[in-house]
Amino acid sequence: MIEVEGPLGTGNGLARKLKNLGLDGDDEVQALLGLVKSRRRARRGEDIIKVGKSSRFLTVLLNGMACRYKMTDNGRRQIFAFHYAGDFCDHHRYAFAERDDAVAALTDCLVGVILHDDIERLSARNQRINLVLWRNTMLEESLIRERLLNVGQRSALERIARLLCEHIFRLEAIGVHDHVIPLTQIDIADAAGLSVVHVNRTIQDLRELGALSKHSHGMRVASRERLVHVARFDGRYLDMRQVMSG
Amino acid sequence: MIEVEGPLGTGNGLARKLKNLGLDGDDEVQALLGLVKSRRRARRGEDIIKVGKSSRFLTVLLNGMACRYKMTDNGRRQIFAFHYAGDFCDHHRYAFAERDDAVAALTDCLVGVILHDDIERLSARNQRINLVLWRNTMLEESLIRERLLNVGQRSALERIARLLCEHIFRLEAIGVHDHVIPLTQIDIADAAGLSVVHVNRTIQDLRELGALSKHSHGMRVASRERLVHVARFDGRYLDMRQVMSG
DNA sequence: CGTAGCTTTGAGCGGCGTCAAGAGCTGTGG
DNA sequence: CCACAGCTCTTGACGCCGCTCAAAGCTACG
Repeated sequence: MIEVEGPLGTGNGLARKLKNLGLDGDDEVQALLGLVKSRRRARRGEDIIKVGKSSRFLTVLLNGMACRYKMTDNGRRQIFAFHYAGDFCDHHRYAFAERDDAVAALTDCLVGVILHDDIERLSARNQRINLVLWRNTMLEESLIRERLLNVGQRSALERIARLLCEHIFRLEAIGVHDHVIPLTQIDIADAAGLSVVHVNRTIQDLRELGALSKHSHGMRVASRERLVHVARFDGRYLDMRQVMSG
Repeated sequence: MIEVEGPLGTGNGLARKLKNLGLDGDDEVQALLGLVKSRRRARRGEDIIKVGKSSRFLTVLLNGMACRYKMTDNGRRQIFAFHYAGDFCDHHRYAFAERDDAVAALTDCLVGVILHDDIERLSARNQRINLVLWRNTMLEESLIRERLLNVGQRSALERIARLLCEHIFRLEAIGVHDHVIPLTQIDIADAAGLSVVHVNRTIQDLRELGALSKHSHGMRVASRERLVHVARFDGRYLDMRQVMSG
């Protein structure tokens, strides 16, 4: 049904994500998957969602990795969130026309589209779908809050280590086990609120600590355990099965 | 209908907020207001929502000012959001059991409660109410994103100035025009991701710049204009009438 | 009138930013 | 297949913004 395979998703990310959000009926999952229209590709660096556009559809990331960001007046970029296969890129624009943020492809991506109208028709009939959409929104908000807490309160080392942990854990949640991290140090700097130079030095520290592989040019996790330890990372806030209610 | 009057809200904050979110029918507003049960007071410093509790109701702040926050393992506090009369304190827990954040009263507060069941019954009948709830969630997320951007990318002076601008503008949106800011420097530090000492020094800079009144002990805005200028603040992201769609 | 919480001040220092330049990859076109 | 251009990564020097520690004033309130 979905044509692309790659290291960042085997095409079933959306189905997996829906199940993680508690949509366990195969028929319901299929109903939602069936709404996905008009797939298209986006190349690394390209904007998937552009500033200023409002829309009447949800954009689903089917494959690859993307980030939601906003530019400041003085030309700096803050990355708010990362997106993986199965994520909705513009759920935060539902019923609300955000004007000044955007979503960029961090790797080559495949995206699909679901019309707001279609999803509303479906969720009017099926309350569980509605619930899943709420949960998804709440989960995204909690990820952003977690990032705010990191940026506001933690040291560079811990911030970056946590960023990487979140990456690993979220990929695992959709069934991807890959120790290569396709982020540039620039991306990390913009997400962590640090300068590139300092990110570089901190990554070298993480290599020294045995958390990352010593190969330059490109990051790969050497020891998941050590990384988690350095980060003092507690992945529970990502575990949707534990945080659901209602 | 609501018994308390005070500088931080004249009791109709919720009605005003609902209208700002696009619920312009008086009957619809009244229907929602009618769901508010069991008012209670919270004294300054007290937790309105405690860590770890999940709930089957929305908590509405009817009067006063509160903040959503989370403690880190090493005892620091990050404030995610401020709440004013009319705000839902735990909308982010709807369909999603957050465990480790809390809401504290920053001034003496009056809070009410709306059962999830009641609101679902109402919004099943009235699609516009559902839409307003979505908008409210999206608006809150956008405020948190804005805070993340500030903490990640801006200097202490701009961060604090913007915090104060947001305060002024949000109060004005519910009809309160008051130049006294009831936050402690500790609160500001925890929201801005700065130390109290540095916040103190930065506030003195704002006083020097004529943005804040020179009276120590307690903050009051001396010149709204100058404050906005120092902050390079563009309040449009708060203006719900411009950002709504659908 | 004493105590608790908030604000202010001072001294010293270190984490992280900025500037600048060079090295290593990757892709693209001739 | 090479050359060059454009990213990304790395390294060094230097300095400032903001942190920590510590102590003393203020205010409010019981």
